[in-house]
Amino acid sequence: MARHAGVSPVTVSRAIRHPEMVSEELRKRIDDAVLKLNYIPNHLASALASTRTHIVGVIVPSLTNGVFDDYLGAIQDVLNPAGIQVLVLNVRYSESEEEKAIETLMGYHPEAMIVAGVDQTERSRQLLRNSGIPVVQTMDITESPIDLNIGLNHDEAGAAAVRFLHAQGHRRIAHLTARADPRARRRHAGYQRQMDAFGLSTKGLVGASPRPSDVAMGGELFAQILADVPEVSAVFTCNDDLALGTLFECQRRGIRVPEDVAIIGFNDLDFCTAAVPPLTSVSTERREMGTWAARSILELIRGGGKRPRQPTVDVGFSIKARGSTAAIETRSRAKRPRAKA
Amino acid sequence: MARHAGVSPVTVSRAIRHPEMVSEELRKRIDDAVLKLNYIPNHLASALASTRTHIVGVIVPSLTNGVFDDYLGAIQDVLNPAGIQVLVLNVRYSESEEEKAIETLMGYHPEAMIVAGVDQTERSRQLLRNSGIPVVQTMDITESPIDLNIGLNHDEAGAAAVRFLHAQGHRRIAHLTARADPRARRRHAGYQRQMDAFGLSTKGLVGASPRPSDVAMGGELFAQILADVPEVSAVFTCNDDLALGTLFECQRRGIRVPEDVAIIGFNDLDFCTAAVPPLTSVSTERREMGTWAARSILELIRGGGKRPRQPTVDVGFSIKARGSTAAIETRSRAKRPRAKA
DNA sequence: TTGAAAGCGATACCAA
DNA sequence: TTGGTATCGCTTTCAA
Repeated sequence: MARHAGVSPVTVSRAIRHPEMVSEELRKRIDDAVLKLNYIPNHLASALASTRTHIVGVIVPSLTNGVFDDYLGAIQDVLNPAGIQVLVLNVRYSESEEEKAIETLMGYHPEAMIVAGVDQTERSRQLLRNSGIPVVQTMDITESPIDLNIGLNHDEAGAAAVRFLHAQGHRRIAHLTARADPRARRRHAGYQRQMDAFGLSTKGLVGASPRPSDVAMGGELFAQILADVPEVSAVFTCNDDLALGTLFECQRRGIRVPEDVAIIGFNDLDFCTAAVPPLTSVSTERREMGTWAARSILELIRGGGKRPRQPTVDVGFSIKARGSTAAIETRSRAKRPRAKA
Repeated sequence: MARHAGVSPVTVSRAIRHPEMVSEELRKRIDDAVLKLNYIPNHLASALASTRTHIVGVIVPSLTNGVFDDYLGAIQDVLNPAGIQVLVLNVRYSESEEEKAIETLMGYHPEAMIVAGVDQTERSRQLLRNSGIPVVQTMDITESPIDLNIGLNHDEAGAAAVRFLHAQGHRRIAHLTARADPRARRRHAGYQRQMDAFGLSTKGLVGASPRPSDVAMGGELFAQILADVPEVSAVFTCNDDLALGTLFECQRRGIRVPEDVAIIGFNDLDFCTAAVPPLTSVSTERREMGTWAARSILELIRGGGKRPRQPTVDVGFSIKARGSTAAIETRSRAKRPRAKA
């Protein structure tokens, strides 16, 4: 490349990274050669020499549901324009895959890391801390973050869902939960805590599956609950897929929503508003978490290190009340049609 | 690291890459140092020196829907165990983002590339071809692949959906399509071609939106069709999200599915079987495409170059007939209840 | 404004 | 089995 343009390698490097430092003539000569040769600088060599890799590592537990799409998009929207590449590794809700992924990413010497959740293994935490680079834990909050932390209190969110239903007059409140990732587990704990606080029994009202969730599972889990506790009047699901599956199961059996059974999901994915009736859901600020994580990192990388005043940010959550839930007073509980399974 | 274990850098390298070439004693000494120092080899330096980057670049047009999740999973399941890292870039259905993504990935000197679709820009094709590495185009098929190609004929799939509905007695067949990515456009073309071949008019029966699709859009587009052609008897949507939205819109209006309106989607995502009624959909072999792409690459990288007998593989598609479609004879078309919008 | 020299952290090749 | 040496392609530093 350098010889093709008749200049030294140093000048090529400068013409590309700092065009203003090169005379117009040489710059032009180099630009031409770049085009002619389809020259793309070797990122590995560049990163090795400069110790600036322009890489930020991001670990997500899943890509299946719409949950991490907004989040990743937000991160990219901040980082890419700043010339930073985001390396995304999907660890499929596995701690050991996460450990491996962190090791792998460290081999690329990222300038910062963004990880989902606060439940990394001890080794993962150690690797992240030892790296000396900024680390952001998202989606959840903790007393003892590795470095920066933005998320929400899932225990509190689970409890809030129960309070919401309780305020509408519900007492037999079920909870459905799939593959128990730590955050779903906390939502479950919040549900249990609040039910206990209300003095309500959860016997036969909790449906759990070890498999990754999908819409069909929502129906299956709810069917079990119905078999155990036919009087169930409301369902809180650990995510929207299960809520949709529950809604379908109700349609299948001729159970009216919200008159006979109320449903509240979690995440507020786009299909919630489209469903019939629209699904009430606990909405979380996924884009905001991604944006904040990326911006914080950018400041730290550029600004040379002034950390945010507080390491942990709680972005909270909000309940989007829609047609799948309603105050129990308006319900005619008397006749509940019960179709065949 | 080397000095900490009291050996030369070369030996460290060997102890890690080819442990059998190093004496037990030194290996142990090095292993200890690795653990103590949390040593992770610098991938950039290693790749630069060995010209083996162990990277395969993958470009996907979206992560929003469940479509690319299986596919990516399949690719990783083949490549990761072989010690290859998959770098995934999401280009959000943008040709220019795709060009940039390819340039970026080339800077990492991947050993192969997997791209979705066959509609890359001229520059993208040029970059891929010039790279000299194996390239697999997936999801669609073409007469003139860059290198290897596995996919299905989307035009034919669109036509097949129409034939399926036609065979059931439908004549007023609508088509809904969102953000027109090239494959959706081909499905649309196939729909049009087949409708023409049947001598059926599509006037007022095509609903299109430039925005990325979501469930709600399905309802909106179908509502428009209903306004224009109230006699519409079947709907073929370019993806399952729109199909679900259409189903919800029918529920909202008291239109019976499949008695009054039949619905067929595309992709056969998991929620299709859970819906009420279950959604008929055109099923595609996403995992198989990912697996084939990854395996082919592995052979080429390892085996030193014996290309598959044929560069292009057509994995086809299949129509999963479910409750949202039914032969029109069984329908009581007379009374179609029509609720308020 | 340009270039020469040194080096980033590993690996390939050859010698001991 | 082990290590010295050159090198991968680029950037940094310093001198011209």
